[in-house]
Amino acid sequence: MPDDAPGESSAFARLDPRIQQFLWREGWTELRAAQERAIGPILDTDHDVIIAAATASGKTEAAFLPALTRLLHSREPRLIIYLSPLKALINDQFGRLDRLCEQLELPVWPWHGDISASVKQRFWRNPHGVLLITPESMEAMFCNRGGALAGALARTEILVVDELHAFIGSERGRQLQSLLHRAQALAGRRLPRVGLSATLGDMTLAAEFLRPGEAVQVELIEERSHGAELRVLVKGYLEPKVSATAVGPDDDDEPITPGQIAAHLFGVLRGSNNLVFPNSRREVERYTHLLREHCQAAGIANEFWPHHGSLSREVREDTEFALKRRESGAPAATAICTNTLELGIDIGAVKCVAQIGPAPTVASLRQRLGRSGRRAGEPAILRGYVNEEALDQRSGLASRLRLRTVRLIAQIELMLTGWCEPPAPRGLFLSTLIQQVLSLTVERGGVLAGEAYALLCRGERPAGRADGKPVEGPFGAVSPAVFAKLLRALGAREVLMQDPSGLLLPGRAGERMVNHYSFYAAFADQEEFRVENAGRLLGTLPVDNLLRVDQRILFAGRTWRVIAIEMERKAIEVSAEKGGAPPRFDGGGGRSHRRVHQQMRELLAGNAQPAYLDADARAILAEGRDTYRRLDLDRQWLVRDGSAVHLFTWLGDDANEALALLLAGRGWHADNDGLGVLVELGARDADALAKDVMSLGDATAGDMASALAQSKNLAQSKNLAREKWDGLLDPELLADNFVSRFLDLEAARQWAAEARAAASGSVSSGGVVQ
DNA sequence: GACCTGCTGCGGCATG
Repeated sequence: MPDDAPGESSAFARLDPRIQQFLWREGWTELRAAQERAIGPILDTDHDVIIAAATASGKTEAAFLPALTRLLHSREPRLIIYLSPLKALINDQFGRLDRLCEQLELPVWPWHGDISASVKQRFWRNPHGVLLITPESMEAMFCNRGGALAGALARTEILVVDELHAFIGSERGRQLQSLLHRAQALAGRRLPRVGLSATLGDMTLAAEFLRPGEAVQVELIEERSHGAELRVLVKGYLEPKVSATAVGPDDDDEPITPGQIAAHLFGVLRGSNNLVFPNSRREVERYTHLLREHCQAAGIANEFWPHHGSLSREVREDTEFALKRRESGAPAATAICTNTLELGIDIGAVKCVAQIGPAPTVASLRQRLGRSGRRAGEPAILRGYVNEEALDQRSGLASRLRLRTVRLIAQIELMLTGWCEPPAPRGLFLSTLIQQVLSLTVERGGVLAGEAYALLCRGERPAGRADGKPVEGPFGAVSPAVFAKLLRALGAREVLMQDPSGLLLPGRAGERMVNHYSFYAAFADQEEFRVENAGRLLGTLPVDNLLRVDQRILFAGRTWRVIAIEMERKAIEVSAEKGGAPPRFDGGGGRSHRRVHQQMRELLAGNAQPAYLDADARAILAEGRDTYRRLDLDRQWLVRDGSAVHLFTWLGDDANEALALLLAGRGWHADNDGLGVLVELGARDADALAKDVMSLGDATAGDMASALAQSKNLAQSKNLAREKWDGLLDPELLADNFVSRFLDLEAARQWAAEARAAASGSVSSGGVVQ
């Protein structure tokens, strides 16, 4: 096609004329680089494509402009299916797409739980145009409208997945992969997939997620955000210690550093739009309250708005609206939020992002910062705040190493080098496999075990595609033996039954599951344990904490020992534990990657002074380095701390948790504490522990996994069942599933082997320091 | 002491 219009790209010229006209009228002067690059592959080929760029950089248009052109070129009615993790995003996209599609005379169908049944009925009369849908609603279509869905999929041109990175590594992600795979099977032909994603550390892993087993042919279109200048400032704060004698056990003294941080935030944020991330809903409430008080005291209208998952839709929309309306000259607004504002909900540009304490991950920090500096010529601004306790004799190692501050600095350093955590999609995901097998039996009115295995796990490549490799399904890591064991377990629980011809059908319990709308979501509702002491309720604790009897936990500001776990009542009985400061490392929450811990170690071991630290943050870092050197942590990996021992592994959480469980298998009370493993010595000594640790270097990962699965310690951890239908697994499958998903045994073994190699040289004491 | 996400079909009744 000729490119004769000045200032226009040849790619633009390839869009349907009606789309070109719309863009001219909208005042578009040029296409973004990713949009330009996406047009060819999506228009000409059935290749899969990943478009990776920062939030709201026009990724959706990059996918839809060529995809809609394809629709317009077809004489038959055709369909684009767009899958989104959020209802709010579907509503946003509907608003943006509907105006364009009206011009093109193509219907756009928003589809999720809040959309009325009448709209949905109209769609089925003539399924064409653009369908914007959640994975859960798609699952419901497979269950309830198998026949009609097959017709719609036969017309489907392309599958678009938004916020791909938000799916990777979760049950919901595995469900999505299964839905893409089943859609293709139902359509009877290959359906091209387009993933829209934030830039991830390793895009080939995202490609592997989008098209398992065939990642090499996925086209990667990555637009790294550069150009915008980045300004960083990290401020440190010290929380004074209240003297021990002045505090009764139930006193709940308000810390003073949040007030200081809020005062500074008020000074620098008022008058502009910003985002503040304090990491938890409780802290969101705390800072919102403090900042609103500042507005009142200053006699100005409120500029600070909360946003998190426990707030109602209406309250959250108020906040989103306050941020958006700034564009039209309304008063400034700053949202204090959790990661609810990390995904692509449209809130306009913000001036500055404030991070209080370490971020959960480097990837998340990068996502958050991507909201700032979006207007040409404006810098992206990150303001970090960290508070630490003043040190005294009772301070724990985490405080003395200043890990909160060190973690945030390490995250910033890694972000500046361009690194972030790669997605970690490993795991059997047997809970989600249960859902998909059941859903498949309903979709097809019964399915043979072999068919189900071939579709969901691994099957022969159809004739004509004889490259020797089997087709990899979404549950490719599940072996035939594990699948058979799973079917037997489901049969025993009447989730599945087999008719005389061998056809698998829902059993009595399975019928109940699939006939309730709660079946469609792959992830479980948040469950909480009541935490009780002598009949008194202390509060609630999320179930996704690995708990076992005798474990020490920190709760309501005190240290407790778990006495009993009552699964039926969802209650934990604890008794007060005497002893000094709680021996707990404090992270940003969530699971931490090994690279972050290594960066923290490099920071502690080194002398470099990042230019973005204020004087107090520099002093705090210096204290951490002082502790690191006094403990000789460059060489020592085993450090006494009162009656306990810290094993400094500097591994990721998956490996630390594996190591802790392996040591528990040898009779030690061991827990992952972030940077390593905390072990209580009890009657034994540190040399015995060092010997046990080093002996762990011998086992193969396979040996260790089965040993671990058999060990009574794993059975003692009564809440291995963390995924929605884990309760239907027998103990062996449950342990396999848990190990596959949450433990890195090989890294733990390697560390133990290295510790032994190092010790055989110089450290006869096993590296004991006090 | 993280955080987040999602949900059908149908019967019964009232209203236009």
